Formats: sequence, structure tokens, C-alpha cells
Amino acid sequence: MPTETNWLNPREARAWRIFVNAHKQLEARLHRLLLQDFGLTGADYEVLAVLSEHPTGRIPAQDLRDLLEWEKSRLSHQVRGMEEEGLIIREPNPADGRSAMICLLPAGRRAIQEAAPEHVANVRRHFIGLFTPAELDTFAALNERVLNHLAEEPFPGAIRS
Amino acid sequence: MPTETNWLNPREARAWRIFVNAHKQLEARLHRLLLQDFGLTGADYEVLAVLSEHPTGRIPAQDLRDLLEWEKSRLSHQVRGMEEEGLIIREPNPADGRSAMICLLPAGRRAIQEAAPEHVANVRRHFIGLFTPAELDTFAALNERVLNHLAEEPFPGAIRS
DNA sequence: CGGAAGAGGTTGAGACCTCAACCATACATC
DNA sequence: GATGTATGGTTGAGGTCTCAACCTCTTCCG
Repeated sequence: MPTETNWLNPREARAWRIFVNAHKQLEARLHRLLLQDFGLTGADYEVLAVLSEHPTGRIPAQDLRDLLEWEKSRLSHQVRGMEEEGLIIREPNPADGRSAMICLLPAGRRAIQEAAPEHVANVRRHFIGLFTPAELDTFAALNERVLNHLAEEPFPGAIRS
Repeated sequence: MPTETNWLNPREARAWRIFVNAHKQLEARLHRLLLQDFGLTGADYEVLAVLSEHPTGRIPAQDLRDLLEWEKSRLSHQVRGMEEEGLIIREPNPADGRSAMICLLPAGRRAIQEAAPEHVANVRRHFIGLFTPAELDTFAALNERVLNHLAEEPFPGAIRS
């Protein structure tokens, strides 16, 4: 155990600060646009995006959670809210009495179809469009190293389903 | 206005997904370690870090907000909580009757001094240590492009102080 | 069968964060 | 100086997310 702390030097501190801020501010901007222009939160959009990509628009709650990497209670709260708004609906899963199917309603499909073009355009404008294809790959590889390292050292209770 | 949506191709989608996930998961892990090992939230840590870097441990609330890039109501709520925990305290600012000084208390200094070494070590382990200095610079430059672009296109009501 | 263990989901409490409304003080301009 | 405007800060409501406790249904195994 080092009693002396190995503080970040300026180069390291800069890289860390910019890494954190870039994501935070971009996410905030995109969520804000989404909410202001279409009345959808980022969470709403993610759920609708997954459901609308499925041809049937119906998937088991468990699968949805795995795709989103969400906790089960989070999905439960989120789904309750979206059900009240009439975007989706819960139905019993005939294959397993404990499970639920999450089903896209017409209003939900309409909402994602309206929002997606502008949202994708915003992602292009604020992120994709800033880089060449080669830079995108470099960027992804660097970020991926962070993800892989986290996955290698799992946390006690990492995904508490 | 394009009626046809320019969807992300696989390379673009991958870069975007990994960019979002890397930050989200790393932040979650670090905050969790901080909370579990020292009972400090990420927000607590940030406030204490800024205060403890100031020799006097006392700075005007406005300066704190600027440094953290926080909304004023957020700082107000956060400060109230930390005041109840005895980490910091609010004092009137003699230079301006509207303003407040945020002051580090001994318990707050102790808390950050205990937590900082491990937190910095965690940042090293999960982020800095994964890259060469040159890679760090590359990474920072890419992230910086995102930040700069956001700054160029300010949002209506961007930092609503 | 029948009971234990486990998985899927819900709920409620509490922390965090944003927004809008509000209060008090300072500043500007006449 | 008096009035209008801007600034610093607080408050309360509401949405988001996590955690722990709980309930139901399934599965396993004697």
C-alpha cells in the first residue's frame, strides 16, 4: 500500500477531465433536444428504439433489460410511466407466469418514428460528423479498452438483476 | 429537410455505442467504489476536491458553480445535504450580501484526504493506466473535438445560472 | 407430491438532478 | 435618491435511478 498518492500529472488530468466532460455534455445536449422537440426522455427513446427494431414490437422484459443493461427495478418504473403515457403496454408472458412481455403500442411507434430522424441527425451533427472513418475507429478502439478492462474486473454485484 | 433518414452505418453505430457505454460504466464503477469505501457520492467528492485544492478552503458559491459547471439549484441542494453531514458550511459573503461562501470543515478535509488516494488510484487503474502518454493525448484530442463543437453551437439556455 | 431455492417482477424509500417560481440584494439610469 | 433590472441563492415539485424488501411463479430434488 503506497502511503504516497500518485497524483495525476497535467497530461493525465486533462485527458481524464475531457473524457468525462465530453460525454456528459453531449448526452445532456441530446437528451435536452429530444425532450424539447418530442417530449421524450432519453430513457423513453432507448426503450422505444429497442422495441421498434423488433419486427413484432413485443419482447420479454428480461430481454429488454439485457439489451439496455438496466436494473430490473429501473425498467419496472420506466415501463409503468410509459404505460401511463400510452406508449407501450405490459402483457403476461404465456411461456412463463412470472415474466412479462413489453409491447409497443401505435402511439409509441408513432413517437419513435417522429423522433428518430432528428435524433440520428443530432448524433451525426454533434459526434459522427466530427470525425473521419479512421478516427471513428481509433476513438472506438480507445473507448473499447476502457470497457474491456471494466469487464475483466467485475464488480461484486455488478449487474444485480 | 431530408425526408429520408441517414441512419448510422455499423461502424458509426459501434463508435457511438462504445463512446456512450465506456463513460457510463466507468463513471458508475468509480462512484460505486467511492460510495462503498468512503460513504461519499461523486457529487460530494467533486465539491470537496475543489474546496480542498484552495489553500483557504473557502470560496464563493458562484466560483464553485463555475468550476463544477453546475446549476445553481443543484449546488444549493448539494450544499444543504453536505452541511447536514458536517462536511462544509455556508457563511455570508461580506463582499456581497446576496452571495455565500462555501467553507470546508475539518470533517470535510478529513473525508477528502482519506478518499482521494484510493479514488485517484482507481482512475489510474481503470483509465489512465490503459494508455500510453501518446494515446492519452490522442484520446483527449478526439474528445475535445466533441466539446469544442458543442461550445460552438450553444444551446438556448445552456448554462442557466 | 411437497418443500426449498431461485428467478422475474413490483413496490417504496431515498438520493440526485432539473426546472420554474420566488426572495433578497446589488446595480444602473434617470 | 427612486425605480427598474439583473444577479445570487433558495425552495418545492417532479422525473430519474438505486437499493432493499417483498411477492409470485418456476424448478429442482428428496
